[in-house]
Amino acid sequence: MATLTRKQREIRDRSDLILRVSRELLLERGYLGLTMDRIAVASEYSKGTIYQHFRNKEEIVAALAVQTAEKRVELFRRGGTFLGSTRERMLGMGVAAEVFLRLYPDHFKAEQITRAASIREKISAERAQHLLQLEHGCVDVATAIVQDAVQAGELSLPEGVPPETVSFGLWCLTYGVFTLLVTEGRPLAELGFPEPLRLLEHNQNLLLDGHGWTPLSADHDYAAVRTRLLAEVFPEELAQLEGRA
Amino acid sequence: MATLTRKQREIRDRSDLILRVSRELLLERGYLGLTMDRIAVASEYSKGTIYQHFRNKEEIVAALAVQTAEKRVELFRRGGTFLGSTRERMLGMGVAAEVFLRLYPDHFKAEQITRAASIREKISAERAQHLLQLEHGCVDVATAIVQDAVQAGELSLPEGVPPETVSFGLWCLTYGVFTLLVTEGRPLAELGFPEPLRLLEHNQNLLLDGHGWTPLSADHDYAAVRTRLLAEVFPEELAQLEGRA
Amino acid sequence: MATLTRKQREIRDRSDLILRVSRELLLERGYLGLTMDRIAVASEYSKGTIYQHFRNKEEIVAALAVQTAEKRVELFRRGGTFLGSTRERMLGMGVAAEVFLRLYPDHFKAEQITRAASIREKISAERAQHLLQLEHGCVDVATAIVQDAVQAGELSLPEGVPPETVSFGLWCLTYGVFTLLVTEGRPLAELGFPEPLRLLEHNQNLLLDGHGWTPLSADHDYAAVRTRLLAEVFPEELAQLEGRA
Amino acid sequence: MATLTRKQREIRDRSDLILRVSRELLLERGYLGLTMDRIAVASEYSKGTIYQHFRNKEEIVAALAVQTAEKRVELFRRGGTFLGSTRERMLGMGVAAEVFLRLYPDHFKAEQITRAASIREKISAERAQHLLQLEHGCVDVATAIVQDAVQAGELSLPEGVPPETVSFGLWCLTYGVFTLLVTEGRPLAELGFPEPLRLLEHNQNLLLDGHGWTPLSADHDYAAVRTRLLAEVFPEELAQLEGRA
DNA sequence: CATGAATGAGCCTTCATTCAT
DNA sequence: TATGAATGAAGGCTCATTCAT
Repeated sequence: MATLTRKQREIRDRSDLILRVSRELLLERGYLGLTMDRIAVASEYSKGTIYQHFRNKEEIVAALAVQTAEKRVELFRRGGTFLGSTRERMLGMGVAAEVFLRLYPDHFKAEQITRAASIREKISAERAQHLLQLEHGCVDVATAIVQDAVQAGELSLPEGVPPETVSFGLWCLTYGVFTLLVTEGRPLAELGFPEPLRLLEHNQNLLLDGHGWTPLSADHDYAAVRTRLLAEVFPEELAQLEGRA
Repeated sequence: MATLTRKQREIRDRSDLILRVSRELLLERGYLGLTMDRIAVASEYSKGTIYQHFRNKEEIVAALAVQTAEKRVELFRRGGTFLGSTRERMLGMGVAAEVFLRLYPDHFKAEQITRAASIREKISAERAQHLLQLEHGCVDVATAIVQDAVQAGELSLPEGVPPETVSFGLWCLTYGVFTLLVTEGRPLAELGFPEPLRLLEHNQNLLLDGHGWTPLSADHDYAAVRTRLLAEVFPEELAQLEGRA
Repeated sequence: MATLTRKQREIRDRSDLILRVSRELLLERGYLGLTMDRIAVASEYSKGTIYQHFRNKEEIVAALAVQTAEKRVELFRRGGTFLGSTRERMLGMGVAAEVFLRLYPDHFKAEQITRAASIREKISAERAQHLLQLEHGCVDVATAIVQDAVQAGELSLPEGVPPETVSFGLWCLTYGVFTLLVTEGRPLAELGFPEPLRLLEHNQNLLLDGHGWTPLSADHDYAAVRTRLLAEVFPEELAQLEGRA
Repeated sequence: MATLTRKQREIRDRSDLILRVSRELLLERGYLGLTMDRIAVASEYSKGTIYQHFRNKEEIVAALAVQTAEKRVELFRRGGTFLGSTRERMLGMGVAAEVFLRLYPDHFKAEQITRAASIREKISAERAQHLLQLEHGCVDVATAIVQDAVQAGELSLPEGVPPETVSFGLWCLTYGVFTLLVTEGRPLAELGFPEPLRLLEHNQNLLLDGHGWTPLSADHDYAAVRTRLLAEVFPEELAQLEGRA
C-alpha cells in the first residue's frame, strides 16, 4: 500500500506539474499557443504520458479552472470567517479577493482567457456543475455575512432593496477592477489610474458606507483591520507575498 | 459618379455583413470557432471575396474591435454632454453605458472574447493606437465631468483622494456588472442576482452619494432623470430597444 | 485603315509593355512572384485587359521565351554574316552572343528561370515548334560557317571528327560561362574567377586554334577584329552598351 | 542501444526516401509541381510525417542540393587524386564529372531546377554557406592540380593568363555540355549533336593542348587513361553504370 | 507504463481565371 | 472594350490524438 500511495502521490505531482506548465503556456502564448506538444516539452514528459493524466486538451483546461476555483473559494471562506463585526468579516472577503489576485495572478488571468475561449461549452456537464458549485461557494459566504449583518442590526436595507444588492455591488466592483487590471493591452496607468488597488479599497468603503453598514468607515479604522486580517487570517500568504517583493 | 458611389456603398455593406457574420460566429463558437471558412459560408461569399475586404483574419477581429469602440465612444460622448447638473451628466454616462450594453450586447461580448485571445498583440501598432484613443475618449468624458463637478463645488474630494477615484470606481462597478452579465456559463440569476441592472443602478447611486456628489440621491429623483435622459438623449436607441422588447 | 493600324500598334505596344513588366517581375521575384495581379498593377492595366492580350499566364511566359529567342537569333545571324575569313565570321557569332548577354541579361536570365519551371511542357506543340525553330536558327548559322571553313580549306577536321564538334564546343563553352555568370547565388568572383568574359575569349581562341582553324590566333589580331565587329556589325548595340556604362 | 540505432536508421532511411521521391517529383513536374501533398502521396507517408522530417518545403529542397553537392565533391576529390601526370589528374576530374552526370543525372537536373527557382535566397545563411563550401571543394581540387602542373613545368602559362583560366575553361565547357544535355525541351540530337559526351571529350583535349599542357594529346593515349581511371578510381561507379546499361 | 512517430482533418492564405457591369 | 469583384481549387503548415514499440 505504501507503494500505491507513493505512486498516487507521483501521479498527483505530475498532474500538478502539467497544469502548472500549461498555465504558464496559457499566459505566455495565449490559448492558441497552448499545444500538447509544448506542454510535453515544457513538462519534460512525453505526449503519451500527458494523455495518461488527462483524456484530452479540454480536460487540462477544465482542470485549470477547477484549481483556480478551489483556491479562490478556500481563501474566501477563510476571509469570511474572520471573527469580528459583520462589516469586518465582509472586509475579510475583500482582503481574500485581493490576496487571491496578488498570490495567483496567473490563475485569474488564465481563467479569463479560458472563459473567453468558450471552453465551458465543451466541458462535461458534470464538471461544469462542479465549477458552478465552487463559484457558489464564494457567493454563499458573502450572502451569509449580509444576512448576519441584517440580523445583527448592523445593516438595515430599505424596503425594496434585496440583501444581495450589497454583495453584488462589492463583487462587481472588485471583479471589474481585477479584470481591468489583468487584461493586457489596456495599461490602467496609461489611462490615468496609477493605483487601482487603493482606489478599489476606497470605493469599497464608500459602497458599504452608502449602505449604512456600521460601523461606518468614519468611525472605525478599517485600514488597521486590513492589516490585522492579513496577519491573522492569511499569515502564510502574506509571507509569500512579502517574500516575492 | 452615381455608379462609383453605389459600388462603394455595396463594398461597405459587404464589409459590414462580413463583420456582422463574424461577430455572430465569435459569439456562437468562440474565438477558435471563428474561421475564414465559416465566415465565408455564413456570409454566403467565397473565401477569396472575404480576403478582398480584409487582408487577413486579424484585420477582421481588429475591425470588430474598432466598430465596438466607436459605437461606445459615440454613445458616451452624447451621454456626457447631457445638459444638467454635473451629477446628472455623470448619470448620463451611466445611461450611455447601459444603452450600449443593451443595444449591442454582441459587441460587448465579442470584445471580451477578443480581448482575452491576446489579439491586441497581433494587431498593427497603428490600429492598436487607434483603439487606445477610442478608449481614451470614454475616460476623457468622465474625467471632464468630475473636474467640472469639483469646480462647480458639487463634489469635494478629501485630501489624498484623486479625482479619478470617482470615475474609476464607477467604471469598474459598471464594467464588472456588464462582464458578469455577459459572461457565458455563469447565469447570474442562478447565483442569486435576478436583476443585475437595477442592482447596478442602486450601487452607482451609493457610490456617488458616498463621494458626496450633490445633489444626493435622497434629494433628487434620479430615476426620473434616467427616464428623461433616455427620452431626450437616446430617443432612437430607446425606440430600438422598445421595438425589440 | 489608319484607325486600325493605330489600334494594332497600340495593342502591340501594350503587349510589349506587359511582357517587359512580366520579365522584370520574373527577375525580381522569381517565377512564383510572377502573378497576374502584379502584372496588372505594374503595367497599370486591369487584369481583364491583360487577359485580352494573353489567353493565360503560360502564354505570357511563352511569349517571353519567343521574344528572347528572336532577339538572339537576329543578333547571331548578323554576327555570322560579317564579311571576312570564316574564322572571323565564327568570331562574329561569339561577339553576337556576348552582345546578347550584355544587352539583354534579363532575357537570358528570365529564359533560365522559365526553362527550369518546366513550362515548355505546358506550351502548345505549335509554339514549342516555333521556339525550336528559332533555336535551330542559331545552330544553322554556326554549322554553315564551319562548312564554309572546311570547303575553303581554312579548317580541316581529322577523320572521325564531325564538323559539329567545333560549333558544339564553342556553344557549350560560351553557354557554360553565361549560365554561371548569370546564375544567382554563385558569385564567380568569390570562387576565384574575376573576369569571366575575358577568360571566355581566351578559351574560345584556344579551342579554335586547337581545331587548327586558320588563321591561328598567333597569326592574326583577333582582338582588333572584335573591335571592328562591334563597330561595324553592332554599332547601335555598342552605343547602347556604352550609353549605359 | 540496438533499438535506438535501428530507429535512427529507419529515420534516416525515411528521410532518404522523402528526398528521393521529392527529386523525382522535381524532375517530373518541375519546381511548381513539387508540393507537400504530392510528396506525401508519393512517399506513402502522411503530410504530418513529412513535416516531422523536414521543417518546411525549403528544407527539403536545400537537403536535395546538399546531397547533390556532397556526391559531386566526393567524386571530384577522388578523380583529382588519381596518381599520374598532372594532366592525367586533370583528366581524372573530367572523368569524375562525367561519372557524376551519368550516375546521378537526376541530381544534376534537379540542381539546375532549384538553382533557377531562386531558392538559395530562401535558404538559411548557414546552409547556404555549407553549400558554397561544398562547391568550393571542387574548384579547389582543380586549382591545386593546375598549380602543381605549373610547378612541375608541365604547363606554362603566358604572361597575363592567370592559372584559373585553365580550370575555368574546362569547367564552363563541361558545365555547358551537361546543362544542354539535361535541359528538357532541347533534344541535342535534334539540333545535330548526337554524341555530346564524345564531343566534350574531344574539346577538353583541345583546350588542354591549347594551353600546352604536356604531354599533349598527340603524344599520349588519353583514351586509354580514361579507361584506366574508370577502372581504378571509379570501379564501383563503373559497375553500376554498366549494370544499368 | 512511457515514448514519440504517424496521422489527417482543418486552418490561413494565394492566385489564375471568369464575368457582370 | 475595360474593369476588378467573385470564385474556389490548391498550397503550406499545425496540432490533437492514436498506437506500435
